[in-house]
Amino acid sequence: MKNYDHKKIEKKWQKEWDKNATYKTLNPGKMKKMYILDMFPYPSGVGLHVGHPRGYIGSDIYARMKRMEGYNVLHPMGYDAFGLPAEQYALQHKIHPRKAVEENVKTFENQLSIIGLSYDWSRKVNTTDPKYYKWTQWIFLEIYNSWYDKTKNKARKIDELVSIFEKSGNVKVNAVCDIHIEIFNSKEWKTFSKLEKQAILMKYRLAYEGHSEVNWCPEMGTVLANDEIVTDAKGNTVSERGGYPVEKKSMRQWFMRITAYADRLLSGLDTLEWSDSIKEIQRNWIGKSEGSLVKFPIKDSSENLEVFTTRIDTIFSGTFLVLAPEHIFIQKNKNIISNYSEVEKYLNEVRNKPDEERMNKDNKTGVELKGVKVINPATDKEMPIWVADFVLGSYGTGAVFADAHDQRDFDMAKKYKIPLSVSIKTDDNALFERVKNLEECYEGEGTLFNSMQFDGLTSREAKPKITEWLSSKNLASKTVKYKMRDAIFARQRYWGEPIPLIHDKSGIITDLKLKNLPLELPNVKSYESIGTGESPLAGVKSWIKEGYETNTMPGWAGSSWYFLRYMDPTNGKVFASKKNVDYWNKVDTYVGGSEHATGHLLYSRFWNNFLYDMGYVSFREPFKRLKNQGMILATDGRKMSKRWNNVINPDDIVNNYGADTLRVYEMFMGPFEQSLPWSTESIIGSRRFIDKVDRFKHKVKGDKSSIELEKVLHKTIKKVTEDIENFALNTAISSMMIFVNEMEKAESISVKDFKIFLQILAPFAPHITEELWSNLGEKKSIHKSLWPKWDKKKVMDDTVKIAVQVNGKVRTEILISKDIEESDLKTLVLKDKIVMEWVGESLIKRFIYVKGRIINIVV
RNA sequence: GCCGGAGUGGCGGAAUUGGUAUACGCGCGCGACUCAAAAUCGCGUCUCGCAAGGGAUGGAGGUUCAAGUCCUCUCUCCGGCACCA
Repeated sequence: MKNYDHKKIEKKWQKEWDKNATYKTLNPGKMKKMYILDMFPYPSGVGLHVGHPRGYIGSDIYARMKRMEGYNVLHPMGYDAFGLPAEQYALQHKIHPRKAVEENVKTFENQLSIIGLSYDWSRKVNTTDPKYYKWTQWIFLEIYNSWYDKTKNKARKIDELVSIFEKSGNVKVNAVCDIHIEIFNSKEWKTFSKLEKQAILMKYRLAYEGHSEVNWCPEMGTVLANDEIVTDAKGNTVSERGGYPVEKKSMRQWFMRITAYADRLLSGLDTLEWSDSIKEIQRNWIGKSEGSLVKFPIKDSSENLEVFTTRIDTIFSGTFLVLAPEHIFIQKNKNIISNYSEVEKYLNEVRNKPDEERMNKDNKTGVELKGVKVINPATDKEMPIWVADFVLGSYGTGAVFADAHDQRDFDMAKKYKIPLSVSIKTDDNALFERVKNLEECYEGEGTLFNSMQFDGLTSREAKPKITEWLSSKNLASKTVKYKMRDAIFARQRYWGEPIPLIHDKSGIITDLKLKNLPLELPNVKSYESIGTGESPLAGVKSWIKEGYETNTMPGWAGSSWYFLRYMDPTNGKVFASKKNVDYWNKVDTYVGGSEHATGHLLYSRFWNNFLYDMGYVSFREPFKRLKNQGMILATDGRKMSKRWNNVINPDDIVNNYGADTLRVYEMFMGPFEQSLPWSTESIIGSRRFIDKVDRFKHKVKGDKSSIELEKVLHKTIKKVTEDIENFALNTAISSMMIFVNEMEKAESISVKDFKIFLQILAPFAPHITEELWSNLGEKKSIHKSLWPKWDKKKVMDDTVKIAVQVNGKVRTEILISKDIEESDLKTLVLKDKIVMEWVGESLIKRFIYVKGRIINIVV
């Protein structure tokens, strides 16, 4: 490590940049803007490994180039610090979580500061700062005080819904919540009590109170997150710490009605420059399926059981109906079901079954509901009703009709010997049904169904026709279902944003007003949840006295809008001023890990779409382009982890090789989006590259480089500029390495050209380039200089060397003028000895010339 | 099971999107410099073959004048979802 002294140089310039506020973002003005954002980190106690800064370095290089190209660049950094890990760290170290966050932020900033990242630190945000979470709480209240109007396809204020109720009742309201809507008119509405009105509105609010099952550990007296529970050797779910049994418990929660935005979250994806894989993950998560809602009339009753299906074409073979254990039909018809005690016993069994067993696909269980039947609307056949836990209460209508084509139905039928049938169409166009025995059905499955025809259409093609036919009898309708569920927006924990709502003794909920925000987290003696499973806030007397909500917000609350706060981080009046929001607009390039595909990246899109509906932001989608950096794995190919003892610390690399080397190496390793193992051996190549550049300072003289070198330089400018734009940073570096190799061969290099080279290298290696730049007499920072442009003439070659193939095999190379006519070229090529040796006496069948690329002679 | 992505030298990878496969870097070998080493520089480095040539981008087919790139089948690895009707 002789050559240049990276420690001295890097420290010197980092101080200088700090002093001169080199990377300060300007306020909205005439300059064109560019918003380049990193996903802000969760500052954990363990510190960074070498993989963490990879994304930051990539976005930093991009931001540095954009700044030199004359953009006003917003490139900030901050901290997402509420949530479980900080709370647990605090518990372990017996300090206040706020203190823990402070410590961890300090560690984090020390590690980041030595890498030479060009953030404007004056815009730093921290989600746990009351000045910040004041606005997280405000957004929550905006969402709480809104409902989704399906006809207008946007969110509206809840007051507008109330006035609709007051004028005309809920008849015309088309809201997301389309099940269990009470019918009332405006007169009735006025007679409802406050509490009744609240209950109705709760069904419309975009943030609403409800109940859900949580992992409850009686021994610890606390609710556990999914990653805090494990399965023990006996297959029981237990707490990760202590191994105590964990059971399901229904708890009061807050929810976000993200499902209202399902369609927009889906269609919005088409407008985004994101990787196909992330878009696909989100599409799958939203899980849109188009199908039909079919009514199965209950025998000897005027009521129906509704079933959702995407395969209405199989209805002719539907021979039994299966309900989810949660289905209200069962409770409602207790008295009619003749074997209710048996059914009840089954329902209890299911409730206590661990998830894992319930998810066991090979062991379907169920019970028939005796004494009730439904009628198949397509065949008018009677069908028995079963209850089975493989049917999910939370999807579709919680009921399915079963037939031979579905593996699950088939397994069920086989186990309980329920007759199955198939329907085929006969020549005289009548539907013909035949009950087959199970074995026969199994054998015939596939072939029979594939050959089934409806009016000359295949089974699947006939779906719309069948729905149409049944809907003419008012027995079916087209419908769309989503797999995505509403998001739980509550944690029974201390370390999160308080939910700014007040419950009075009669159960009326009121929201805090902006002037009373932030509702600050009170100090508590213990951060463990109190024995009831409620959050520690439920044990704070002053808190309870005021009637404040005891749940806190989940970790994703603060991170769902932070990109807006950077635009105007200190504003005390609004979350960000309109002027700032309009100027900075959406994030142009967002860089972060792909692990947030179904979490943060979906929630942020949801909130931003909501804020758009309410007119607070002028753009629907928050992140235009997304780049996901790949992980850096340990040298052994595993994830870096304390557990494997394979962690490589960036501090050591910066210390031994310098920050510039770390930056160049991490980008040179391979494609930005790809996961790669760290190589302790290979990093030296990046250091050698920088050393070579440094040594050239003695070779720089005069004002003229050779024409050849100039050409390579301009090609390199073009390549590097385009590659940075596309985050192809590995090939940008390799092209600069090629240029350096060319410089070595050259006698000398002009001051002018060397400076240009330093400029294009500057985003990658900001310290050494600044040093050499200033050594050449420049007074202003290289990072404030104007990005070089390539000369089109110098990038083009007058003569090109192209390959000559005979029958697709390369036989020789030929030097030609780039503008040569094909006929002239042909004469030239056919004079070539080597070519003619291969062509020989044969007749030339074709002569193919791809301009500037290749010649292929087919004989 | 379903949905994505990927398989190229000893290693990380490149290939202007169908046009000279293996750029760039690491490693390794030989040489120069040196008393010696380190550092640095030069040459070499897919494979078989003395050569002329032949073969090779996980495997098998296909389309094309031309395939790492497109199509079909198949194997392996990684990621996501998972009883979603």
